Amino acid sequence: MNELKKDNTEEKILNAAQTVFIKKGLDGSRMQEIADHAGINKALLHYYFRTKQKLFEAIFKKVFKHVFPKIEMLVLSDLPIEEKLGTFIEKYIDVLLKNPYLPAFILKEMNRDPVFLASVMKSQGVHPEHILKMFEKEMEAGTISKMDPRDLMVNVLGFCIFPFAAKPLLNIMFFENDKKAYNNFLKKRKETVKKFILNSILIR
Amino acid sequence: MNELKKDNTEEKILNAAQTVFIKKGLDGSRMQEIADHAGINKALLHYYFRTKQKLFEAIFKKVFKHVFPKIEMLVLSDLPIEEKLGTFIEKYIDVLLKNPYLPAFILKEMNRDPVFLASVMKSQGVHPEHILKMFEKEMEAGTISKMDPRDLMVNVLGFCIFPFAAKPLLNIMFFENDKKAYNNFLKKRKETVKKFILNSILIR
DNA sequence: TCCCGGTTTAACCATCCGGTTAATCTTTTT
DNA sequence: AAAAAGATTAACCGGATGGTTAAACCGGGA
Repeated sequence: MNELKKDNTEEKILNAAQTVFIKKGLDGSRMQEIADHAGINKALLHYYFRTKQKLFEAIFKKVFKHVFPKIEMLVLSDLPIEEKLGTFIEKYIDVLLKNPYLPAFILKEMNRDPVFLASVMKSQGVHPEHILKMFEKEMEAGTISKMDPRDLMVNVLGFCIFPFAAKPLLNIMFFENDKKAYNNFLKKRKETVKKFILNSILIR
Repeated sequence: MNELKKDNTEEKILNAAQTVFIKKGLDGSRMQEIADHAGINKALLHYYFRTKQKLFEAIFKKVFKHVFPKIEMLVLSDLPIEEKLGTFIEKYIDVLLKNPYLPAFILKEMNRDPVFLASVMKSQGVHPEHILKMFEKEMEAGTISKMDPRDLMVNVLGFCIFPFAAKPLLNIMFFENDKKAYNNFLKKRKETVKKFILNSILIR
């Protein structure tokens, strides 16, 4: 039963820690609260993950994977650029719709330790160069307007991520805190963002 | 000397608190650290601002004013839409260039208390309706493409704010942590963002 | 059955931290 | 110059918090 039991509690801990950390951040979270949430003793947390810091880093890595989806195939495929960008935007916003709290969490905790952040990014295999190269080729081929490819990438990411990160503010500003209306707005953005971006860069 | 002294220490406290809070957030900041930073006794903090919470709220309000510039005139002016949007983008990115840490701070602490956030927004006179109306009129007049005006506004804000909020990540991704290069990138965005947006929505 | 390794817990510890208090120092008022 | 009012400090307090320890528990093998 050893294996099973261990996996079970470890998973319970990870789930509880994720819930609490995402909501309250590293500083705002209490080991006791995580333990309660997992239905175990506080000492058991330290038995599995020696320190709060280590537990947090495990969660951060786990969560980080979610917000950097595997887009390599998309880049390497030979679909036309508008298809590539379109499906990326759609898929990415879908991921965020399923994990709407992740952008705020990542942005919140990003500043804590740049070295750790860099190591996580490297270990996750984030390779912006491929995408930048792809954009540059399209520009040379004359399918999209010439610009700094990093600008293009920041713009696409910003369109997808920002409305999730700034949710509370935008929700008050535009929807009087009507959660459903805001969610609807986000869903529609899969199309509007696509249109907005392609309308700007596509050369017909 | 009463007035002068009081103003002086109060200002010292506010400055110190702003520095520390912006860097470490509410939970990560220590009253002692703020006191040290201001060169005063910890008890004096409580003398001026009874609790940590109250001190934090004072800072949050102060900082919030900065990121919501007075754009009413711009909206009410009868410049053509491309001028209005252009100068807004330019001015806004300029504000953020002078306070590059503010977006991350606001996004970080936004979730803490939605009610307080709403009250701050109201007290700052954030009136998105004017801007939305303005956009709608332009769409009816046929000067810009028809779309949900809220999308347009989120897009403009996202373009300006996101690259500041996600600075550490983007800086590693695109510039190998070269701060100057990244700052240069942000400066250039005043033009590229303008172009990108107008290119998408303007009807010629 | 008894022991042994890994798991889980209750109790504990040292430190940190927000906040208070009472005394001191400084400025203003009379 | 004395007293009153205000600003500032050192010392302290109680509770919270991350982490430790030693004992109990539990399943599997001898």
